Amino acid sequence: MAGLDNLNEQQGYAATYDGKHLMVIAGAGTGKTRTIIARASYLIRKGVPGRRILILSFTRKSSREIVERIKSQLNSGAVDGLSGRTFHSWCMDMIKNNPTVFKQHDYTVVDEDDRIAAFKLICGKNFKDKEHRTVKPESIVEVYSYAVNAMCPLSEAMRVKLYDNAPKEDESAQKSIELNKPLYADVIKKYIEYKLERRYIDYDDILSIVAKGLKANDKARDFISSKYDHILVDEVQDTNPLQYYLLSNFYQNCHLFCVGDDAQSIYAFRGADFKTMHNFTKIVPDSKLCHLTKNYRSTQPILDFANWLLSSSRLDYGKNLEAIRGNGIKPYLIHWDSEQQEANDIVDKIQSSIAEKGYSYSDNMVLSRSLFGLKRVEAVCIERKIPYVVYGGTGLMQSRHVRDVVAPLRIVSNPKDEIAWMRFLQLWKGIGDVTATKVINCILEAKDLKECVEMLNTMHMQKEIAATLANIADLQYDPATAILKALQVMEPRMKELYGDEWDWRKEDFKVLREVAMDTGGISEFVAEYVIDPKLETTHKEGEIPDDCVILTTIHSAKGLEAKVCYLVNVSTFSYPTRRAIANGEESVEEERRCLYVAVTRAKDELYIYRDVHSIHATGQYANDDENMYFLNGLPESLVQTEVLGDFNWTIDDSTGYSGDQIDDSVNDDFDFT
DNA sequence: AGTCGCAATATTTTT
DNA sequence: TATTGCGACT
Repeated sequence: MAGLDNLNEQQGYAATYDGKHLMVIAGAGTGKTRTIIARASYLIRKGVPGRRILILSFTRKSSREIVERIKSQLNSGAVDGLSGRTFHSWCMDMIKNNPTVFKQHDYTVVDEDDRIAAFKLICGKNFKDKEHRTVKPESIVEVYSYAVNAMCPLSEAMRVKLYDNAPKEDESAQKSIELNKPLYADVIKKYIEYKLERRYIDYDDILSIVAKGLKANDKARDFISSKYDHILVDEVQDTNPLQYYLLSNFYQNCHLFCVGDDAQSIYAFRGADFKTMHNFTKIVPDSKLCHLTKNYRSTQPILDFANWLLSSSRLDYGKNLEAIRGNGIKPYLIHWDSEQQEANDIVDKIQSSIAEKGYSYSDNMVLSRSLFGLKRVEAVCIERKIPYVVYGGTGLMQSRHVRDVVAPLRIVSNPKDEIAWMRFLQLWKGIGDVTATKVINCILEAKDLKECVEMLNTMHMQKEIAATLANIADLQYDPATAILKALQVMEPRMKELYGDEWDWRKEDFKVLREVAMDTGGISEFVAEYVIDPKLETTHKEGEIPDDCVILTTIHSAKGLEAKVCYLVNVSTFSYPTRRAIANGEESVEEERRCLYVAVTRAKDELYIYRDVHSIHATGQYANDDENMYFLNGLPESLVQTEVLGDFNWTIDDSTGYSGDQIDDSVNDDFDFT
């Protein structure tokens, strides 16, 4: 069978598995995606109709890519209806198609910022806990969201999110948690009621409504789960308890095929627990486990580094990647004295990879732990006119100016959308939160939009407010035009608000309108953008050229690869971060896996950058404890070292700035046994 | 009292 | 870059 020919034995076993459920534990670069694709192709050739196969992936982009590749491989009508979704978009569909089952009619989907806005409304200003500490709405959202996704008790979520993952035997933390728990419980209860009253659904509700709805309703479960024969789940290591719970509704009627790498699990902060992969056969009846171990992506020296990184953990990841491709160039460890040097050198190397090796821009990928860390490299790219894209961070739909314009659309679609009113009213000059609240209190009494507009006029509010709404009142089902019409009235104010920035911000609305064009109405459009705020659609993404350097956060780099990879700032207190160290070993391990993900993206060349000062710092912390800095104890033989500029250092030099620090730090400060 | 505008400041990670 | 805090202005 074509399509299976290129698979190795392990991949072939997985792709053609005929039992019920299978968990494939696959190391980095071992052909996860290829195996999923082969699996789907195999099933379709065997006669399973495409529409009875569901592929769940982490982002829309990757799920779309997988489906496209299958289609191009098979090229037949049998593929029709094959769908690739994210958990969220899949659940949204189920809710949309079965409103009665899930008891959801006329809902508005609210996003992260709306959720925070809602908590702000509920808590009021200056909300304090029982110990008189100010509580930010953001942290309540964190706690609540974690509790829902990890399906854990509130106190557990508080421990993880508010008390830096304090150990359970920490009595003062436990006391504080118990003391404040009722307060949090109360606020969260109010929020849940608030949502119910206004028919709001938030991000987590999308999953939870479906998971619980199916669990509680046997008939619905049978009906919906019998639509599929096979569910293929990609990147399963980042699946959280709520998602597993959702999937459990499908154990009986469907075959589950999960693929993931436990060592690449980097979403614990969202409740994911990679250990579930290992317990799969215990949790899921009729299931088996198998492994993919042969790496096709990288050369051996790169994998040696990756292997060393995992082996220096106290946890046994049991990974030892072997390169099919054999030997290659050793990773470079490059020391800089300033971030500017680092950025310049990266771009230098990118340019010479093109000039000397004939590589293209897109063969180069710059990886950073945080979005912020990419800023300098980005600046140098702009300076030298290098084309680039940035992956990660907040999407277009979350940007301020877009939300400003979407707010009136939301009001038109649901005049009782308090959060949208709040945002829209405060946009105008002279209206702050106090006035806005007052106005909203009146307006929520109104019967419909027309009455709202009348009320606004009698309250002698700025005429633009009513004008904007009147302008788009009839465009419920034409969001693209609504954006245009709203903008007509709002533009002067936006100009005033954003000043020079308005020129480039304005451009975003072109893309926005294109996306809106494809949706049937405002509420659909809003729901769509909450699930997919990055606009990972087939639409053109601004003016991004085809061939460009990729700047990405490690979290967004999942599944990506490039010939040359540059890791920014792999310095002390970045890997792991200070915060992770404070959070304890579990967080530190997550950071290690982050670095592992980054390293294993590289096919041919890997450049690891770090602050020269990191070297001195090693002596400072607990005798080369790898949990304080991952590159502690790195065998010299694994890398080639370079120094930028004329910075003068030697590894043995413990004079100068590091001297007094070493004196102060009695090494038994850290007792990590 | 409420809102504005500037300055300071701090940045994990995201469906 | 986006939010927050503070002093000043209406």
